[in-house]
Amino acid sequence: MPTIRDVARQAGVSIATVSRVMRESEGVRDATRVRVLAAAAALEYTPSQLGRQLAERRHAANGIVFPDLSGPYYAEVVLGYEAVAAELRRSVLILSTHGRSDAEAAVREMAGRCDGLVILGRTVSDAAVLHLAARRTKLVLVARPPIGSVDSVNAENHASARTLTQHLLSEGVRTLRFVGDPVASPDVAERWEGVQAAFRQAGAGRIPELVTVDELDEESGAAVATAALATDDLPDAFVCANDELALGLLGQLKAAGVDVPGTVMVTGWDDVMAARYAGLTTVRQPMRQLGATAARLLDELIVEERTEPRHELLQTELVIRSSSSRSTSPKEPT
Amino acid sequence: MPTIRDVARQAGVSIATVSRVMRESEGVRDATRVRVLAAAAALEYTPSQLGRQLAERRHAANGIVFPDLSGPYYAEVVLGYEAVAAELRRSVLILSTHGRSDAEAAVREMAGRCDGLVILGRTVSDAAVLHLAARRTKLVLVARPPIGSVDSVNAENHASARTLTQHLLSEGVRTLRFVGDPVASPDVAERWEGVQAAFRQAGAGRIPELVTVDELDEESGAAVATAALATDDLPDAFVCANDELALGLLGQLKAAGVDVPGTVMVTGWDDVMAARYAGLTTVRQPMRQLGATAARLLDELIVEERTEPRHELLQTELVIRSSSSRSTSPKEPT
DNA sequence: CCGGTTTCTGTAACCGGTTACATCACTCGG
DNA sequence: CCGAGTGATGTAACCGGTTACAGAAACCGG
Repeated sequence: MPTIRDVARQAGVSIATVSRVMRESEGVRDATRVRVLAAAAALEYTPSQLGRQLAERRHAANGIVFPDLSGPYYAEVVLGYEAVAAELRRSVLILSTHGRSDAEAAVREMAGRCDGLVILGRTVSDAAVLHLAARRTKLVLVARPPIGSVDSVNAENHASARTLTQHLLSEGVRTLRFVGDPVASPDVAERWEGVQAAFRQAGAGRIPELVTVDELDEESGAAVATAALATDDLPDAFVCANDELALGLLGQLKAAGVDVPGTVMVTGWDDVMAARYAGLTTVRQPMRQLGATAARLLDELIVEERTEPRHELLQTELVIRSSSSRSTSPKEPT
Repeated sequence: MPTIRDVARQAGVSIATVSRVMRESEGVRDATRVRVLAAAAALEYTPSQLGRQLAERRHAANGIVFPDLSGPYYAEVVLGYEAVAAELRRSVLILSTHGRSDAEAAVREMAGRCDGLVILGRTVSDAAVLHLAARRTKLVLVARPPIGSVDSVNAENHASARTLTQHLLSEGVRTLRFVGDPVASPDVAERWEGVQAAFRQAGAGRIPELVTVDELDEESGAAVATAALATDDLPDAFVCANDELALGLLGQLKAAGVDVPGTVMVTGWDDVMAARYAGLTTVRQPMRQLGATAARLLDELIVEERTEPRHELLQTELVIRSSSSRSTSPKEPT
């Protein structure tokens, strides 16, 4: 690999001049520029990013930490983030914490490799976040409530949950069971809050019940359905914390011959692709936009050295499908 | 940010000793080690990754280039890749080329930031790949046929397509229409080849037809269905190059009241989550394993300086569902 | 042709680590 | 008590760029 000194020798100039030419800075005579460019081309010289970064004391790279990429949710957020980061000419480092025991060490290591990072959801502890913040790491939290004066980007949960619940009440639902773990995720907690608030507001129906699950996946959803069927204890509606849960639950109910939405209604959250095919009512989140917004906030922190924190709240959209609506035909014709 | 020199001063030793302690190398007296560690802790010193990387002349990072993360396919591959990379203690840089005009420049820039990279699919031109290879960039291609002596990892396509087609023939299919663009993607080309081979081998039925589409998405699939319905020109089976196409096509057919699989059968490729809910027959690819294998090959190239190229071919699995099978009930009970 | 600008180029210090080699202290057998 | 051998530590040269500052060259009006 040729270095800047090789090019300088070849072109008969100093390394400073080569640097100026490569960086396209002002104040180099055309004749000199041409000589340097010719030498660089002849040697197939590419400036070392490492040398540059060290001298400029910046990485021109951002990190993003997420639990997993298997569901569509985080993949979309990462994608939205990457698109904006690329536009801002920054590389993107990724780190998945799923099932990794040394997650916090990995995050610290990553913090040393970039100018700032975005943390999605509950991937690292509050203590770790505060520790990073104390060390002046530029941080943006996504899908996680603000901690200290760290920037955050979230999708609206409470009002969306209220709207969803009002829709169910208007469809005649009187008993509702919420599926998810409000303790494990702040997003889920807000959704559960919203459901309860809608019931209080309507002053009608029994109070909603809560079923906690360990994982927000299809298997857990199916297990909830099986348990309810075994004790013949079905509510009018299951409101699930995400689509995977809802899809698992829905599949199990249909397999048991339960009429959805006739006997029971089911709703999810996120609007994943499969939700459309399953006719699942859900709340659509602006996933890409979450990532894009995070990227812009982070860039502000790095470039403009903004100090007062910002907190963005993005709006969601209720998507009503056959799993919760008697007016829609419960099933498309074959 | 404290540097190694600050720590050295604080501990009353030279920077070489601090470096030795931080790198946990041999030959430092216990008493000295303790003094240095105390100083490092007091100053909250973290070695700069940049300085380290420059001195060691390695990045300890790998890149991965993909077209998009929106479908489940690439997201899963990236995830499998990241998991293994983390295990090998390497950071992961990502680059999405989707709709980016300066993709090749971005890839070159990324090559300068890591020790090697993985390229998924048709994201950059053959010329660009060869150019990188000529510059000794460590490369692994995924979902793309080998170029020169560059490593590659692919899922089996030809035999899987033959098996799928044989299944359809055994279900009584005589006219088959393949949907996809064999020119745009080598994977698709191999699948189309396999379909034709199965027909030749069976010596039965009419030769399969080909419908090319621009994008492998739901919209294109729906358009193919609409066109076929308009001219009342339905084959016995549509074999689609991926699940998105098949889902779009299937949705349109069902909306028009066509009996699937009674009148027409439909198959996809990839086994995305929605395929299960749509009852779509498909070919499951070991997506995570593709990424994981690529990560290991790349590590070999970097660490062991292997020179003879390796080409891995991973097996797939035919998943038969109601969209192609009269023996399975075409629709679960409501 | 000269002095004062202006424009270009070179020197050298720096960014923050690693490591070959020199040096020094200490141990130990003869 | 000395010299060899061993182990711990320091010195200084790197890795490959950027950039402040100094100095040289070109330009320009008088």
